[in-house]
Amino acid sequence: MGAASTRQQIVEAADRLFYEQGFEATSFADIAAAVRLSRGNFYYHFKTKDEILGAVIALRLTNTGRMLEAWEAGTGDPAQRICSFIDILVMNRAKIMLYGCPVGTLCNELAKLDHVAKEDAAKLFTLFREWLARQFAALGREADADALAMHVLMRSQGIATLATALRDDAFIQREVEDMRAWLEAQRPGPSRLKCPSSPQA
Amino acid sequence: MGAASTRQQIVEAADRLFYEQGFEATSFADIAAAVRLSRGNFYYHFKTKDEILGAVIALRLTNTGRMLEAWEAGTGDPAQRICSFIDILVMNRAKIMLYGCPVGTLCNELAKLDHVAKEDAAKLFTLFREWLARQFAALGREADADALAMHVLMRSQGIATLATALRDDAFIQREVEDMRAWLEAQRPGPSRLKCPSSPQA
DNA sequence: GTCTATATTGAGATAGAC
DNA sequence: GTCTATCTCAATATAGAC
Repeated sequence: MGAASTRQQIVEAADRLFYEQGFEATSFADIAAAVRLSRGNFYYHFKTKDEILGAVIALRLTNTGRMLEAWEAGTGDPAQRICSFIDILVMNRAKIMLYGCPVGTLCNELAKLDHVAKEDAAKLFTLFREWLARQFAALGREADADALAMHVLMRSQGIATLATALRDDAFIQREVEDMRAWLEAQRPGPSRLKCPSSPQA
Repeated sequence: MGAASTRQQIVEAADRLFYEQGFEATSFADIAAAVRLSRGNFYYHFKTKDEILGAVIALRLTNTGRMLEAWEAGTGDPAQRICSFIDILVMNRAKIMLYGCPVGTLCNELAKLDHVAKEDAAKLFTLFREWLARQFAALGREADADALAMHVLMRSQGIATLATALRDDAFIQREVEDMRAWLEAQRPGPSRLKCPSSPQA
């Protein structure tokens, strides 16, 4: 595909800047400069900052949905699919140590601003939550699939926040290992002993 | 003690507003109005916003230190002390669902702003980290005390972030219960089996 | 130590030419 | 669809009276 439309370029630039600088700290001028557009022309495409935010959240929902589909196409094993989710902590650790989790930090910021779009941003979590719950259900944990999904999300968010604050690469690796071990222990079965999630020293 | 000094009132109001609205979104006028002070007079006490932020972080470090001392005075059992930490998630859950964790959200915001004070804010985590590690060491887990401390912090941050985004009271209760069970399983001893941290449905 | 008045900057947002 | 020029408003920050 050739050059993206101006509108799409704006949304992608805003997506990146909202992640790296935060929503409030990013000005129209910042986004306009990023796509080499005059501020005046900018308003032709988006009337308000909230409109851009809505487009950014919609873009993230679309991209996330595609990513989840790709993970599902990648393997038939639900545990492997959940591992794909866990792996993004390691793959994106450089950016996470700088800017945190794109979903968690946006939701936190919008919550403090009491922004109208805070519920929409939370849908990103819901998307992951329901996908993870489906994988746990497929793993044979229908009864507590949602709680397990939330547990995985909880750990990911905690790892991201602490990694950002303390810039500790080894901490991410250790906790991801621990989460993978925990995940293996979640496979149900009579002969299997559920085992500890205590982190390794 | 009688009326607090104007300076102290300012710092306490800023502490609250930075938590509820965020650092960037809180203006001098907001803080001045909260302590019923004119903006002009405000500058007599603090020259820049960063100066207030520094005072707020210092206040939080002092208050946190006092809280940790109180928990240590409250019980001699290290596991009980760690439980005091875990309990704040339940006690403060109403505020957490609105504004998140004061430490985690501040660190996240300052990281995105690439603010000079971001390292100072992270010292709040270090304070908890070292205190928790001392408790785990006293519990007989000298070898992995720091990793266990980080694990507790990680879970707390994850719970806070998800609780804010999804406003789920039951989720907090469930994960806190799970963390307490995990903590009990961390007590070392030959006859004790370390047990699962899988959340209850 | 507190006030009013004001300077200055940068943001969101609009009008109208090309 | 893109530009320059401009408006409005809120925020940081200062000056100087009381």
